[in-house]
Formats: sequence, C-alpha cells, structure tokens
Amino acid sequence: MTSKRRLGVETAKNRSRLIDAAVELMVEEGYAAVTARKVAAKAGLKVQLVYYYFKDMDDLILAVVKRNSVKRMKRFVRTLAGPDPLRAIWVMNRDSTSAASTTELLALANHRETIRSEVVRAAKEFRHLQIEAVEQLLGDYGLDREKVPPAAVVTIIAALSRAMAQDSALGVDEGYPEAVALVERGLDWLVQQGDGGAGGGDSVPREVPGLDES
Amino acid sequence: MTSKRRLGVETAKNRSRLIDAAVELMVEEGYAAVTARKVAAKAGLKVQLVYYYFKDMDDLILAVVKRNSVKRMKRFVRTLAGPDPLRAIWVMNRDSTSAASTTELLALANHRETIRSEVVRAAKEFRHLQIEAVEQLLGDYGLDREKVPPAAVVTIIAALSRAMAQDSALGVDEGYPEAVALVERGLDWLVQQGDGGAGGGDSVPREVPGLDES
DNA sequence: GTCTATACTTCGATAGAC
DNA sequence: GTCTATCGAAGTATAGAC
Repeated sequence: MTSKRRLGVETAKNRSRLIDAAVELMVEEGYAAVTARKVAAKAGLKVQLVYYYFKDMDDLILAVVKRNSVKRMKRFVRTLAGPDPLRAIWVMNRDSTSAASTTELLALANHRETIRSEVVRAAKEFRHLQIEAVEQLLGDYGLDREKVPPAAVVTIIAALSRAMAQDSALGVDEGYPEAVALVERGLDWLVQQGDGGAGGGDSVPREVPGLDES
Repeated sequence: MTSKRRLGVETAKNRSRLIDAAVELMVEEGYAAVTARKVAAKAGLKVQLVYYYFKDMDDLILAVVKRNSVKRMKRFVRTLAGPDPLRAIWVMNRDSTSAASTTELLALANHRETIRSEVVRAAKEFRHLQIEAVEQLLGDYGLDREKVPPAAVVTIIAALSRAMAQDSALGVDEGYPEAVALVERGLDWLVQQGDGGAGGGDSVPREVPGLDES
C-alpha cells in the first residue's frame, strides 16, 4: 500500500554484496560516503539494484547494523565456551577490527531513529548477556557481589576497550598501556580467586589487584 | 599563488556565527549535514560568505575542532584550580554537553586528514596534562606509582566517561551506575589517602577501594 | 532481476559586480 | 564584505521496458 515500487528478496547474492560494499565504504570513508551510487559501484552493480533490494538508504544501513549485531553475538557465544571466559571477554572487546564501523554506527545512531533503535537494542542485549556471564563466573569464584559488582567490571572493560579502539584508530595510545596493565592485573587476581592455585597452570598470581594500599 | 579567491578575516562577527551554526548542525543532524548551504541558512547569512571566510568546508570543520579544543582546555585549567582536583577531573570528563559533537568529530577524524591531525594533537596534549596533574596529586598523597599508575587512572576515567556520554546520548545506561559507583569508591579512597582524615571534613572514608579481597 | 531513462534536489566552488 | 549568477558533479528515487 505504502509504496508503488515493490520487490526485493532477502537471501539474494547481490543483496549481500551490496551490504558488504556498504560496510567497506563506511569503514574506509565514513557513513557519509555510503551513497547508492558508491555502494553500487563498489559492488560492481548498477545503482538501481540498491533500490530494488532496499527500500531506501536507511534500509541499507539498517541491514549493515543487523549483520554487525549478529556477527558479534556469534563471536560472543563462541568466546564464552572456552577456558578463562573472563579474559576472553576482555580480549574480544579489545578486538578492533570492527572498531571503525562501530564509531560510524554510533554517530549515525545519534541522528537516524531507525538506526538508533536497532543499535540500542543490540547494545543492551549484548551488555546484559555479558553481565550475566560475568555474574555467573564471579559467583563460581565465590566473590562478593558488593565488592566486585559484575556490571561494573563488564562496563569498565567495555568502555576502556571501545575508547582504546577509537583512539588507536587515530593513532592515540597515550595512557593505554598502563590502563591495560592495570586491568590485566585485576583480571589475574579475579581468575586466581577462581582456580584456587590448582587448576590452570600458567596463571601467575602475583599480588593484589590494582587499587590497593601500599 | 595557490588560490585565486583571496579573503577572510579571523576575528569577524559573521565568521564566528558560521562556526556556531556548524556546531549546532553537527550536534543536531551529524557531520554530513554540515554543508555550506545549511550552515549559511542556520546563521542567517548567504552561502557565499562561507567561502569568503573559509577556504573550503574542511577549513570550517577545522575551525570547529579548534574552538572545541580551546574551550575544553580552559575548562580544564579552571577545574584544576579548585579543591579535590581528582574528582573535578572525573566530573569534567563525565560532562556530556559536548558528547554529541565529540562523537561526530571522532568519526570525522577517521576520514579527513586535516581534521585527524588536529583532533589527535589536542587529544594528546589534553591527556598529557591530565596525567601530569594526577601524577602530581598522587605524589602529594604519597602513593606508590607502581601500585596506582596515574596514566592508568586518567585513561580509565576518560574512557569510562566518554563511553558513558556516548551511550547515554543513545539512551543506554546499563551497567553505568555500578561502574560509576566503583570509580567513586576508588576516588574516595585515593583522596582519603591525601588528607589523612584531617582536612576535608565531609569526606566519608568508608573502606578499601574496589578490587580488594573480601 | 536487471537495465535504460529520467526528474528533481542539493552539493561544493568560483567569477565578478557592487 | 556582501550579493547575483552560474557550473558541473553527485545525490535520492521512480517508471517502465526487457
């Protein structure tokens, strides 16, 4: 009813190519460069195909966001399966391959409602899952939730990771080595609480965490 | 030599208005909306004045970035003058009035070289000054730099602040109350080391910082 | 599904009169 | 310093033939 033009299948090969092209463009040149013409050119297709597969440009961007969310969730589930999930979460967050597109998506979400709601939805879901996982872990370690709130740990780790990814993309690394070292110390300590000095093997306990009296 | 067109004074009233308009547009609609026509319209001026005062659009954006840096530096210097500079730095970083433009500028810096170098320059300078200030403070408090590295403290605080500002702009606050509380606890503890339980008065020491054994 | 053709808008940027 | 006039390039989106 709403639109005269009516077509566009979901699992088509060219549709996927257009999304790929859009992601590349966003990373390389920024969201402003994601135009129908450029996307089509990068995908080796004609402009009109963009409008055949997507309602409009917002619809294309939305597809990019969703693909992004799905990929990240899959990685997260895989990550949790391994040993030392706490540090795995940290490393996963630190991974900066998707840092560039995250920055762009964040900026985009501020100004386009459809994008915003999807970004927010995915972010909340992801955050909750991480908190839940860490709650479980710290519980297993027998740690007091009051002293080491899982939500705080996850949030600080995520914040530091994102900032580091954003800054290193620009070539700014001032302070990060020290910050990372401090977090690592904290994680060492947390994990050490867990295996009680028996299981792991190569975990080097060292001392107390970061902010302790001298 | 390079350009035929040659004019544009630095301290003109209309020049400043154009920068104002550019900032507003960037915050409200994103950097892609900062076009010569829209900026002029928002400033109530004719399009051509944009090109009279600025070499090109990049030049305008650059002016926005510089104004931003200067403003932030001034706030920082003011901030350091007061009592409890450590917490003042934290509060200042948390301030989210400029969060929106920061997100945009960050995204922009990834793709435009002239913007990037200025953003990076300002970021590094600012970070160094903060680290220096905190080093001084923690030194006064008689704290061991190995246990509480100033660079790590500043970086984590800045990272958490930025992430929180970005997320709250979108309406995501999951985990932040807990993270903020943890940081506050840490700051309480640090400051407490400083005034030895004498000076301040209303500072409630409570206990040890965040990541301590139970 | 894909292409041709096309309408309309907005953009950056400049030349030159006043 | 500001305005009129003007380019050409690039953008979104649609209609309709094949």
